[in-house]
Amino acid sequence: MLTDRQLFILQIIIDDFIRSAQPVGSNNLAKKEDVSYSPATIRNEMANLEEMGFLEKTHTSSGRIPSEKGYRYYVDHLLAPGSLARSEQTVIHSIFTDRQNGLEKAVQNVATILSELTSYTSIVLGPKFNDHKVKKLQIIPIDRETAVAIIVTDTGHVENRLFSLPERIEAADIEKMVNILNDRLAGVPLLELHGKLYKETAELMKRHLQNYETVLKMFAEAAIGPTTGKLFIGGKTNILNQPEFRDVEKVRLVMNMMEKESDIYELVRPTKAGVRVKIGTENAEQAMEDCSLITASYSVGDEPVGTIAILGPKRMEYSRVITLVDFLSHDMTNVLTRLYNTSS
Amino acid sequence: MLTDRQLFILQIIIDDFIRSAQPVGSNNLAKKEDVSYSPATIRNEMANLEEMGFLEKTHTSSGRIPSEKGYRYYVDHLLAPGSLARSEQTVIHSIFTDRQNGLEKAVQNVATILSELTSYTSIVLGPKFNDHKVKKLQIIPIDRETAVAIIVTDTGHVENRLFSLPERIEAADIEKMVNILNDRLAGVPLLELHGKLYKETAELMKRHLQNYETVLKMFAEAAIGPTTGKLFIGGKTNILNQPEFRDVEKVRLVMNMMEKESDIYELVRPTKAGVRVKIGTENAEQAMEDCSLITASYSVGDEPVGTIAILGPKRMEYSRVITLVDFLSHDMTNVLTRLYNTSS
DNA sequence: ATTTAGCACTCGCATAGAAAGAGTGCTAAC
DNA sequence: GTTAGCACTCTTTCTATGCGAGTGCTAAAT
Repeated sequence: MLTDRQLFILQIIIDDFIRSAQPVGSNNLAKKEDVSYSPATIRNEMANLEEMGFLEKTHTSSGRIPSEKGYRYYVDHLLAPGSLARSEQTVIHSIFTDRQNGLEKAVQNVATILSELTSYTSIVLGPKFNDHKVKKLQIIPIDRETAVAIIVTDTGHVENRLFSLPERIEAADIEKMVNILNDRLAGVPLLELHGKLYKETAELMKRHLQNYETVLKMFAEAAIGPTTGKLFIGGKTNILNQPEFRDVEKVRLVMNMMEKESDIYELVRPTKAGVRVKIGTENAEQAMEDCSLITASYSVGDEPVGTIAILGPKRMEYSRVITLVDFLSHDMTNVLTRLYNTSS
Repeated sequence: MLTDRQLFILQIIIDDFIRSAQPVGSNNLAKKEDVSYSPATIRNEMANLEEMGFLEKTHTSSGRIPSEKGYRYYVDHLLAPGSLARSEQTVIHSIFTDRQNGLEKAVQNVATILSELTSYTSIVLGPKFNDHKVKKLQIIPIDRETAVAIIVTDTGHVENRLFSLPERIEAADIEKMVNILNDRLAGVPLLELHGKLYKETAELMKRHLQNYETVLKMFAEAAIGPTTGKLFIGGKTNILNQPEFRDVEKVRLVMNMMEKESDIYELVRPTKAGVRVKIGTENAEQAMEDCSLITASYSVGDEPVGTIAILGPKRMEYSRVITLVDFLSHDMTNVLTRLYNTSS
C-alpha cells in the first residue's frame, strides 16, 4: 500500500530526524545526495504520508516529524539489520568472561556499559534464582540471642538473614536442626523451599526439638528474597542530554518513574520473545509517553530469567540499539546457560 | 559588629528568601507584621549588609538575596534551635526499632524517610564493618570446580565470594582448611584479616595441604568488601522541584555527581564532629556550588562509622534539616552502640 | 499522468521598542 | 537617626515587524 518512493522518503525523514531532532523540510530533503526528486514531489508525498498517519507537523507550516505510527512502521519494516563494530562485540563479550566478582557485579557492569555504549538509559533486570536449588543451609550462632541463617544455592548464590534465637536452645540442637534441614531440603528449588520447609521438616523437628518455628520462618523469608532478580539502572542522567527533554517537567516525569522500582519491574518482566520495541504511548506508563523502550530477555536454557532494556527518547537510534540489545541478550543467554548447566 | 537591627533584618530576609525563592525588597519587608521600620530605613540597612557581604543583588535594582557569607552567618549565629514535632520523632525512632530485615534495609529506610521528611535529597553512608570481627569462616563446595567462601562477622554481617577450587582437592582437605582458618582467625577484626590470613595460617596449611593459596586469596578479597559502608541515596529527583533548578544544565551537574559513588563518598566521610553545614562553594565539588550539604556522622561508641546527609539548594530550610539530622544521627548512634556492645 | 516550477500564504523566531512594575539610592525634611 | 519623596535602573511583558523556512496549490513541462 505504500509505494517504494514513499517508503524511501519515510525512511530518510526518520533517519534525518533521529539524527538532528529537527523537523524535516522538503527542500533540505531534496538537497540530499541520494534523493533525486524535486522538493515539490517530496511535498506531495509528504502530504500523502501525513494523511496516512506516518508523519506529523509541529505547526501548519513546519517540516515533518515521524508520528508514533511512523516510528512503528520504521521499526517493523524499514530497519536495516545493523551489525556491531568488532570493538563493541569485544567489549560486550568481555563483560561476562570475567565473573570473578560474582554474577551480580557482572550484571551491574552490563547496565553501565550499555548506557555508555548507547548514551541512553539502560535497565538490567538481573537473573532470578527461582530454578536454583538449595545446596546447603547453615545456621551460624552469633551470640546467645542471635544467629544468621544462610542459604547457598547450587549456582553459588548466597542469601542470608539475621534472626533472634529462641531462648534456651543448645548448640547441639542447632546442629541437629541444620542436619535435618540439609538432609531433607538439599536440591529443592528455591521457589519451592518456602512450601517444603514446613512440610518436609516440621514433623521431624517437632520430635527432636522445641522452638523450631522461628528458625524455619527465617529460612522461609530468606528464600523469598532472590525469587525476583535485582534491578540495575545505568546512565540515569543521559536523558538530560536529549534536546526534547530540555523541559524540567518532562524530565521529572521520567526520573520519578526510574526511582520507582515497582514500575520498572513492570516494564522489564522477562518474556520469551526476542527484542521488543515499545514506542511512546505504546508503553502503559503515562511517564513514558515521550520515550521508547527496547527490551530483550535473556535465558538459562529455555527459561527467560532476566531482561536488558534501553530507555531513550522516541527519537532513538533504533537500529543501533536493537542490534546491540539483541546481541548482548544472546551473549548473556549463552554464558548463563553454559554456567548453569555445567554447575548443576 | 552587626547591630541588633541588622541581625534582625538579615534574619528576616533569609527566612523570607528560603520560603519564597524570590529576592526580598524593602517595601515588602516593611509590610510584615513584626517589622516596625520604614522601607527607607530598611533600604539603608540592606545597603550596609550588602557592603559587609551578607547580601547580594541579582541586578542593580532588584531586591536582595543572601550571599554565601550571609547564609553562613545565619547558620552560625541566627538559627533558632528548632524542635521536632512528636510525630516526626516517632517516625524516626521507629526506623531502627524494627531491624528484622537486617541493618542494611534499616539504613536504606533512613535514606528514604529522610528525603520524604525534608523533600530534599538524602545521602546515607551505611556503617562500615572495620571493627567487626570474624565469627566464622566457611567454604561451601558447589561442584568439583567451584566453591563459595563465606565470612560471618560477630555482628551478623555475611560476606561471600565465589571461587574456583584448585584441581584435585579432597573434601577432607577443605574441611581441614576450614578448621585451621577458624582456629586461627576467629575474633580477628575484618580490617586485619587480610594481613593475618597469610601470617597466621600459611605456615600451618603448607604443612598439611597443597593449593591453599587460591583459597586464602578469596577470603582476603572478600574481607576487603565491607571495610567501607554502603551508600544509599533517597529522593534523587527532589532537586527537580526547586525553582533554582529549572535549568536542565544545573540539574545535570548535580545529578551526574549523584551517580558517581566516589564523589559522594568524599562528601560524607565520617568524622567525629556533630552536624556540619557546607554552603555552596564551601563544598570542594564544582557541581555543588548551588547546593548546600548538611551532614552528621553516627557512631558506635566513640568511633564514627557512618554518616547521614541532606543535599538541597543553598536556599535550604537549615533550621529544620539541622535539627532533623542532629536528632537522627544521635538516635542511630544510640541504637547501634547498644546493638554492638551487647553483641560482642 | 507524473513531475516540477512558481507563488501566495502561514507560522515560528528573533529583534526592537514601549509600557508597567518592583526596587534602589540619594536628598532633604522630619 | 529616621523617613518621605523622587529620579533612576532593570526586568518583564507585550506588541510590532521582518525574516526565513516551509507548505499547499495551480499551472506548465515532461
